Amino acid sequence: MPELPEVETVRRELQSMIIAKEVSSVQPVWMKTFQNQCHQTLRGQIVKTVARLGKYIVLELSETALIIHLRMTGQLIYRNQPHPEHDYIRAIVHFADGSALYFKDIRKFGRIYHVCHPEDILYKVGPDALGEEWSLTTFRNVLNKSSMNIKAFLLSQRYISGLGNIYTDESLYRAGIHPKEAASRITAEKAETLYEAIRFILNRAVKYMGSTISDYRDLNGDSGQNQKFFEVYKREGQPCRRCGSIIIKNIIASRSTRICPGCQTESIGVHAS
DNA sequence: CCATGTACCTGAAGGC
DNA sequence: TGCCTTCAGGTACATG
Repeated sequence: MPELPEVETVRRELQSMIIAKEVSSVQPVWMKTFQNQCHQTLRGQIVKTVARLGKYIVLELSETALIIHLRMTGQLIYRNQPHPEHDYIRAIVHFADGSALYFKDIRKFGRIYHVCHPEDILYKVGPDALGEEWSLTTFRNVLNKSSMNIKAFLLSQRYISGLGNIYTDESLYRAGIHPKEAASRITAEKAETLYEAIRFILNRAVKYMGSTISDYRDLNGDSGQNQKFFEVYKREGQPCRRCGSIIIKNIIASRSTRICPGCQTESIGVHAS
């Protein structure tokens, strides 16, 4: 569900609410949700920073770290008072002042990891798509070395982190690149177009506090507003606003993929199946 | 290494 | 109304 813009929206709100708070415990509700991979005690630790890498939220504590991934339907709810009214609560982070962070997650895919060092989880995650580390130069270098198709490449989280199914399709549309295009065949010029498209799409989505399809809500329970800018996502059967072609949907990289057949053409010799 | 399928889960939506 | 199938903002893992 949430991709980088939704996670960043949650991170910012979380930061304003739980920074410098003292953790008293984490209460597991659904056992798989909370994964304790560090034997040091959580009790008494202070929340130092609320950071993010790709779709991971990183709570750096005095000695250890809590790393949260919302996966498809995860949602965080912060309350000063205990509140039993919500269904689907899978874990609760309790603070010493009596407030708590509730992890709500209908599909139970989300996770909270307690680790001694953030790298224990994040070692396999590539540079953040809105971070300084991810430059056009590094993008071009890894693109040319990959033999994946560009959609799978952008979704992998290994080369760039934060893009999911929506923003990958929106970025490829904006750049005029077909999702089956081989990463290595993207020219230096096209790579720059794609780089700028990704930054533009993600920055705008952060500005509008993410996109809400059905489940996503921020910490206040509010929906995002970015969905009104979708050009291809969920627009199959409707005309492209740029060229008028009908947006199509098919499966690429095992995911539903929306394409404008007029704006996103495949290279010669590359075929959809 | 890469593409594809399956598993993990639940609920909403569409077809009949 | 009800039953059945398909699909969903993600990722890990197994199989060709």
